[in-house]
Amino acid sequence: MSNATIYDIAREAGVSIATVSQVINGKGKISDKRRQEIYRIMEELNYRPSVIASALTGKSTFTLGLLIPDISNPFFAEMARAVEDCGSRSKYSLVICSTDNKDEKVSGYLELLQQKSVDGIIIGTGVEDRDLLTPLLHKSIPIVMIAREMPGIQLPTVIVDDYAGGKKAAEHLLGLRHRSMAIITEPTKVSSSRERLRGFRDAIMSQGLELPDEMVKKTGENLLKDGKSRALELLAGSNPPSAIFCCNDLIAIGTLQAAKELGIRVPEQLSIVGFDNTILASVTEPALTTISQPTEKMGSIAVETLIRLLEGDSTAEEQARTILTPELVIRSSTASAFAGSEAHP
Amino acid sequence: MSNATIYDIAREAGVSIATVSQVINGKGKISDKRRQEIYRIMEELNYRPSVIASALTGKSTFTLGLLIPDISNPFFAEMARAVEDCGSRSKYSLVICSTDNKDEKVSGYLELLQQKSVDGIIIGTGVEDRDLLTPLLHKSIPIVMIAREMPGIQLPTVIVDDYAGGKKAAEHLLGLRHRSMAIITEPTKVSSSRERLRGFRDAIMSQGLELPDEMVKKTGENLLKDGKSRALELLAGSNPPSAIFCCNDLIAIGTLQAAKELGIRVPEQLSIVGFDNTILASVTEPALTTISQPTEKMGSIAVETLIRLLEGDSTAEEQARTILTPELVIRSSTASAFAGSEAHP
DNA sequence: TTGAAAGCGTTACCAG
DNA sequence: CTGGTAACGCTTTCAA
Repeated sequence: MSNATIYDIAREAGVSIATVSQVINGKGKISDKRRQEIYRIMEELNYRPSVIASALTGKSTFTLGLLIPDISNPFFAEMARAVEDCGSRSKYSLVICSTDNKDEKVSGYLELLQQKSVDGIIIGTGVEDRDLLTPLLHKSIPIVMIAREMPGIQLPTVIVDDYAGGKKAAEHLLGLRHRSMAIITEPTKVSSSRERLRGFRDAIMSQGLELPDEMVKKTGENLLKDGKSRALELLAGSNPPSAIFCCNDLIAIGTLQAAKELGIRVPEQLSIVGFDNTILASVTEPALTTISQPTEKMGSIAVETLIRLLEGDSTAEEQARTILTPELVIRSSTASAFAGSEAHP
Repeated sequence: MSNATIYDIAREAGVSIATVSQVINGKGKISDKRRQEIYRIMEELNYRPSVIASALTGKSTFTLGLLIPDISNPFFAEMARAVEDCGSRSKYSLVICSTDNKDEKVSGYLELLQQKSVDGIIIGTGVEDRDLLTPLLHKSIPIVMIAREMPGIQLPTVIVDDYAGGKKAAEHLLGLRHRSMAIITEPTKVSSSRERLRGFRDAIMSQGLELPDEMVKKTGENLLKDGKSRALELLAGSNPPSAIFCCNDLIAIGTLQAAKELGIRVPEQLSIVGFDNTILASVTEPALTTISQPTEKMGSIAVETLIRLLEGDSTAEEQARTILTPELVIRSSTASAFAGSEAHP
C-alpha cells in the first residue's frame, strides 16, 4: 500500500494538482468550499506531501547535519540533544555524523550531506585541513561552527571563550596555592584545547610561574584511556604536579582513575579540574570541579543562526561570532595545595 | 556557485544524460574511452549526483531514522553510535529522533521520517499506543525494534533478555543474603522495565520471599532526579530495604546520591545494582554493579536486519527476533547484606 | 554502444 | 479563483 500522491488528491477532489498544491502551501486564492473539501480528502487518504519531491523543486529538505567527534561522548550527546530540540521546533531534523576528529570522515560526511541536499550544517569537530571546507563555502550551503573554531575561515561561530576557561581553571588552582601544575589536552587539531592550554599557561605565567613542557600532555582519540595513561606518566614522574587541569571531563575521569590506581588521594594529594560539566562530572567521587559550557544555549544559538542564514538573513551571514562565557563549577576534586601535607612544617 | 548536474556532465562530454547515468551506476555497456572521459569530467566539475533526484525515481535515500527516548542518555548515545557506525559502512546516514518516551513525539517523528522517505526506521523507544505503528506497517517501510518490545505487533526485534537480566540482579543480591529488596523502574510503558521487574520479582519469589508493592517504585521521565526521589522515599521509609535494583544506571546514580545524602554507606549499608553498564557505571564511587547489554552488537544487528529487509530478504522479514544475553558486571556497589551490621549479634 | 523520452511528486508561472 | 504545463535531476526502457 503505497502513499497517496498529490494526483490522487486532485483526482478525488475533481481539481487539478495545481489547486491542491496551492491549498497545501496556503497560496493563491481558493474558494473556501474547495479548500475544505481538499483538506477533507487529504485527511481521508492520509496524504503527506513528499519532502523529496518538494525539495527537488528547490525547496528545503528540512534536514540539518551535525558533525561532532563522537555522539557517545556525553558532552556532544548533550549538545546534539539541544540542537535536535531547537531544530525540531522549526521542523528540521538532524543527521548525526561522528567524525572521530578524522579529516577523512569529515570530508566523507560533508560530501554526503551535500549530496543529500541538507539545508545547513553545524560543525562541532576539529578540522585540520581547512581546504576541506572551502569547496563547501562556494556551494552556498550554510555552515555554522559550534564549540570549535576554524581559524582562517570566516564562518558564523558559537563558542565559549576557551581561553578564559583555561585561565579560570588556572586561577582557581593558583588560588588554592598550587605551584606545580600540569595539563592534559586533546589532540592539537582541536582548537578549543589549544585555547584552553593558552589560557591556562598565560594565567600561570602571569604569576611568575612556569608551565614546563613535560607538564603538558596530549591524548589521542581515546580520551578516557589516554587520559589515564598521560596522568599515570605525570604522576609517576620524578616531579609529580599537585594539580592537573584536564581539557575535558573524560580526561579528568581518566586522571581520577590513574590517581586511584596509584593510591593518590584526590583532592588531598592531587587536585583535578575538568572541562564541560557533563553529567559525568557530577557522578564521580569525588565529584569533579570543572569548567561548564552552556551546552543548551550553544546548541540553540547555533541552530537559530543557521536558520537565519537559510532564510537569507545576511546580517547573520558575516561572522556572527557568539562567544559565551564558561563558568567554574567547584565540586570536590580540588583543594588547597597543602591539604595533603598538613604534617609538613 | 551551484552544483553541477548530470546535464552539465553530458554536455561537456558530448553525450546524453542517459549515458552519464549509466556510467554512474555501472550499468549498460559504455565504451571504455567514453567511460574514462566521463569520469574525468565528473572529477573536473566535482560532480556529485543528487540523492534527492535519484530517490524521486524510486531509489534509496540512504537514510535511516533512529527513535530513542533521549540521545543525551549515555545508553542511547552509545547505541546510536553503534547504529551510526554500522549504517555508515553501508552508506546510510542516521537521523536522530529523541522522543522522551512521548507518544505524540513518536508519531510526529514517524510521520516526518515517512515524508522524508527514509529507507528504514529503528525504534528503541517505548510506544504506548500500538496503533501508532500500524499505519507504518502498511506503508511497507521496514522497521526494526531495538532494546524495546512491541507486544502485539510482529516486528523484527533485537533485545537483551530483560527478564533474565532482572533475574540475574535478584540472584546476585540473594546470593549476598539480602532479604529485603526494592526496585525502581522506568515508567510502565517501557517494556524492558516491565520485564526486568518480572524477572526480579520471580527470582525473589522463587526463594519464598516477597516483593511487596511498597518496594516497587517508578520514575517519571527525569531518570536521575526521579530515581533520587524514589530512593529517598524507600530509604526514609519505616522499613528501608538493604538492596535496591535500579532499572538503569541513571536511576542507580540517583539512588547513590540519595544514599549519600542520607549518610547511608554503599555498599556496606545499602547495595545498589544498575542496568546498562554505560560509562556512567564505571565512574561513580563506588563503581556500580550493573547488568550489561551488548550495545554495540545490538546496534549492528539491528542495522543489518534492517538492511536485509531493504534488500527484500523476506527471511529477515518474519520476526527475526534476536535475543542477546545480559551479563552481570560486579563492581563495588554491592556487598553482603550483613557487611554494614557486623557489630550486631 | 548510445540516445530519446517518459516518469518520479512537487512547485510556480502564466493564462483564462 | 482555477488549471495547464514546464521544470527540478535523475533512472530506466525501448529503439536505433
